[in-house]
Amino acid sequence: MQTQGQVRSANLAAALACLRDGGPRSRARLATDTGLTKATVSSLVTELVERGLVAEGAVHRPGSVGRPGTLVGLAGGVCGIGVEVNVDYLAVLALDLAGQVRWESRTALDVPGLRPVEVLARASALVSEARANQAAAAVGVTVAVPGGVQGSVVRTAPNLPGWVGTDVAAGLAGLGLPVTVGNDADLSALAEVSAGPHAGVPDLVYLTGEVGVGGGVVTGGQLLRGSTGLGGEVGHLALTPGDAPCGCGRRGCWETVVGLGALLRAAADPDDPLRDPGRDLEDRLGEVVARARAGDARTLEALAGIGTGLGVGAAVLVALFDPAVVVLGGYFAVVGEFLLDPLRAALAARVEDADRVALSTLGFTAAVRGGAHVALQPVFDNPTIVPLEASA
Amino acid sequence: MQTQGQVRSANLAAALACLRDGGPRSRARLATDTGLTKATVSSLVTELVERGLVAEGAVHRPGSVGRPGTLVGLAGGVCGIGVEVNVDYLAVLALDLAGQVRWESRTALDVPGLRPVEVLARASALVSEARANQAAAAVGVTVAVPGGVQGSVVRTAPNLPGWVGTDVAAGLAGLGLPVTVGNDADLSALAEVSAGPHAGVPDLVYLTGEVGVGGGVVTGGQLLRGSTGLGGEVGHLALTPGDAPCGCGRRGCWETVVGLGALLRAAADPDDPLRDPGRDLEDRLGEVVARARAGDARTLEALAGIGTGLGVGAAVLVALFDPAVVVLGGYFAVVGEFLLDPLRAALAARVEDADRVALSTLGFTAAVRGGAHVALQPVFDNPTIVPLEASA
DNA sequence: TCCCATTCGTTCGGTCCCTGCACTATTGTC
DNA sequence: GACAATAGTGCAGGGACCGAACGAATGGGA
Repeated sequence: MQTQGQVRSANLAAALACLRDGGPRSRARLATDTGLTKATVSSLVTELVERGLVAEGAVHRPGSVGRPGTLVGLAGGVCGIGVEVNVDYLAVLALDLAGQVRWESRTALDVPGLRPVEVLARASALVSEARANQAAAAVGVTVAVPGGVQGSVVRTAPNLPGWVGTDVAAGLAGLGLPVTVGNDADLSALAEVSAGPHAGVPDLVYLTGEVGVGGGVVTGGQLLRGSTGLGGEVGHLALTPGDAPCGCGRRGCWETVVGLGALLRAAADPDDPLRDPGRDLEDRLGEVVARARAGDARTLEALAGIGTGLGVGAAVLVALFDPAVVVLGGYFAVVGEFLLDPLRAALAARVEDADRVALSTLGFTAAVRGGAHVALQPVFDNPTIVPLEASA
Repeated sequence: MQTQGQVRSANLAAALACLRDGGPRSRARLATDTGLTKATVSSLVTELVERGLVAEGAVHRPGSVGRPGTLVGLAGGVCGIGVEVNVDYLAVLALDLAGQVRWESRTALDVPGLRPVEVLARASALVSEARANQAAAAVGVTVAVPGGVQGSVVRTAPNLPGWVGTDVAAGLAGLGLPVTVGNDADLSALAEVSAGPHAGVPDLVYLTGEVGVGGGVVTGGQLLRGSTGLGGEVGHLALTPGDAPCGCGRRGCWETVVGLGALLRAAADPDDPLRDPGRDLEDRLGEVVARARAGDARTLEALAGIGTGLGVGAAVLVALFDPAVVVLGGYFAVVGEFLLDPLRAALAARVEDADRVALSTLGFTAAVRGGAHVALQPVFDNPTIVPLEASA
């Protein structure tokens, strides 16, 4: 904060944040809510409308006497774009300022079979398609990758080993947009606190079950990053002195207990089609759910084992982070109905309040949604970065 | 941020923070460092001097041509006061804005044997003594208590059960100063990042060994609090399926493995004077160190066991929080020379970078120092809360 | 010895933005 | 139909910062 020019930005941001958090309202109401005067708010709203960030809505009938106000609310003039690069697909989602999904696509792609440069070129084309198919101007792109990231460079990627060292932002530089890169679980955690039933919760832990186990932690409204960007990485917690070897070279990591491999090994013999690595993952998960619903004892037992293992680890996370809720995503959410009871039982044996577990409702769009949200963040921080005729 | 009046506060705060973080310098240098103009900085410095927060120092000889500048730096016009209520003592420390300790006292007191009201009256008298014996005007008091706190009310206190429900701020209301209350380990963690070898480290975990084990976690420069203020409470982590019963009613909590009781049980038979609860704790710890230095096998083995247990738990903390350093305080620091090797060995088996462990150098003043630092924080956030003639 | 380049710190006019008040616009109630 | 109540907009005023110009203090060179 240095010049009074930044006062303007700060007040524009305050008004925008107020409209985001509390919904549309009249200028007069906005004035009392922000503590600014009506005159100032009038001027701020005029500028925000000129930048395409805010739009006038219907006339508000307050039911009482006096002149009715004109509602103003967030407009869809600009959007942020989230991209997810995962093992077998690319996903893109465009979210406008008002929180509406403007574009969504998901494309199967054998990512490990291609060079990163080729994958990023494909992703770039998908982003261009998203920009062309809806009116909002894109302000930024955030890419979710299944691994650790420093800056825009992938540092660790257990499931995409060929991507280590890849500068993802450089691969998308052709778009002419700011590109940021993040861990998929971290971005999913941000999606959970920005939309859905846990919107606005400042302390939340997100767990995603994939081949490994990913985690994203939000504390005090901020994503926990740690000194090297590896904070909240729960997959390789050494919780039990178990002997199962892990891909990381050590033994007893949490993901050897609750990862997808552990579930499939417990639920099916090696020659069972469930164990066929060539089959589509969602198909196999669907079959697990079908068997469990049919009451198959072995499947139910395997799921209960995963639930208990989740509870043991979640107990540590609850004790350390004290989140309001632990959200389960990825495959955990798909089979969640069979996990919650044993999970809560294991949790109740170890911590005070075992009731703070929920299943994600965002499904597989969590990471892209979180990415789009992150891409929009600079606009909320400083609305003046959007030019004046964005959607005049 | 709403009015341009707050611009002034923000810029005063920016200048003050700059001087705190980078040391004294000339006005011209401060202008380039803050990005403000010389004219503005001149005005800001004048006001800060009038508030007693900044003082002119020696003339700076830059060695090159040109008029030499006058150094300005943080002054000792105001101080924050930290108070620690613990099982067997009260401690008070006054820290001025420049980071100098202006007053320090520690008084033995049988806290469990008195009513909280009486203890707080005693603490209030000690604070008044501190205010009377040094010139800086006190701006606030922060009280460290060994337990969980919500607002200013003690919620959990394993070692001071009679304090649950006590409103600590109310007990010190007679001072006429803002009073905040915090957990002792949390405040110690803040002390570690505000002074000493780890000053400025944004991601740090502090562990303190007492009867129990306390923890304070700083991530992204912020204290981790969690949704109910219990974040970072490491003592009751369920790490091992051990059978040792814990005071919390469960089994296998970390503090049953590495707490002071575990050390003494492992190091001495029940009739050993070390196990005499009537003896002073520091005496007993001194004897442990003496025996270890003399090469006593049983003592060394017990300490190695504690070190290994610490490493097992620290591995979880390192994996989740990814701190730049884990600082050991309390009794861990006293016997630290015998803990570090087994601790690092256990850590190295579980995480990548096992070298981020250090012993606290602040000793038993960590909590009060952290408290005083917290008490000063509002001044750095908004220097205008200090009246204009603080030390005219 | 004297002058000048260089750097520090202050003074002064200008600009931007918020504030407070006055004023118009619009609606419901008596 | 008059009045009260609420919404939104113009206008003068003031506070804070910026840029430029100026005096102050020092070292170096002729």
